[in-house]
Amino acid sequence: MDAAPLQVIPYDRPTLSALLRRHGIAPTHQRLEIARVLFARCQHLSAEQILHQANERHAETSKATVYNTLNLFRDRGLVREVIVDPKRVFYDPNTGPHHHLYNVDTGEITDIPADGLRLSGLPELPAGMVTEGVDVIVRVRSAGVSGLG
Amino acid sequence: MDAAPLQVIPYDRPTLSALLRRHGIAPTHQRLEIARVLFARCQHLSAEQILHQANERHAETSKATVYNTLNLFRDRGLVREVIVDPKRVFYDPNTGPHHHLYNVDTGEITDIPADGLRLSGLPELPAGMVTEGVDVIVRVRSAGVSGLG
DNA sequence: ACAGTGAATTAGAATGATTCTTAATGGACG
DNA sequence: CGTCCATTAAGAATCATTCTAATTCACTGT
Repeated sequence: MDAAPLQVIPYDRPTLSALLRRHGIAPTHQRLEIARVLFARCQHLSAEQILHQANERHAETSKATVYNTLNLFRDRGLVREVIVDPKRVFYDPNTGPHHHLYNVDTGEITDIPADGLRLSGLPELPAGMVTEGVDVIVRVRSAGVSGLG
Repeated sequence: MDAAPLQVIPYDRPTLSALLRRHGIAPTHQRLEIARVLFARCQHLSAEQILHQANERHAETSKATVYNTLNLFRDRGLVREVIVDPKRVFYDPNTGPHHHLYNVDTGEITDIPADGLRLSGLPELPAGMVTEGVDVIVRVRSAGVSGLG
């Protein structure tokens, strides 16, 4: 059901507009700005970071709108939530199948491409259950840094 | 008032005491109570649930102590945090290698044994990085329930 | 028993991410 | 222009978690 993987596409205003429309989202000024922040570089950004970057040029997007918009984008499958840090949610513009490397020291998140990673032996699901997705999170830390005494 | 638990309790007071000591934790009254809640049934409980269950018989453990103790248990490797829900952290008394099935509708968490599940093709880590752990989270929902419109 | 000591506990305030409420704004269209 | 509905927004509310600062506890040596 997913559209083609979205990589290395120059996201100008009209392209973003079409992208939103394709997902059933009316392309308002604020939404385009948030989409631009998300898709410009394919990073993993928190709501706060998105708010900040969206308002770098002109402050024109409120915190409430950032949260509303991110939830809307998530519901429409435009972005994916990354749950690795209990403190905050990150948003990932890459909705294709892939996984994540999480540096618990720095908070840095890196993509792990899904091809090449094989996962087998998953148990059968209970009746009436449908898989929504499988997240693999590799937690790493800088060598030599230890949380133990 | 029927305190008689319905399941086999492998952990009586002296056993829990020894367990804490083995992990370098002084076995205080509150810590033993929290450990009992965690290990009695091997569930995945939030801090709030643990607070509630610890005070069911006799209120003697504060919210602050529950959080302090869970962080201590986590640091000493007695329990593991399960990060699947952005709203709250769950604590898992099973520290052995295993993974999780997360029902996004009900919030229910189920263990997936690690044996039988094979994961291969993980990319090399960047230099100076050490793997802390690999979490596999299978997100499921009840069939027929759709979050999309 | 009893004071001394450091660790453990605690009530409540503070923090911070996210959501909610409610009012203002804006654009499309007759 | 004015209506209508969606969108935006300011700030309050919520809620999990952490922090602060004081109190209590468990032990020790006497």
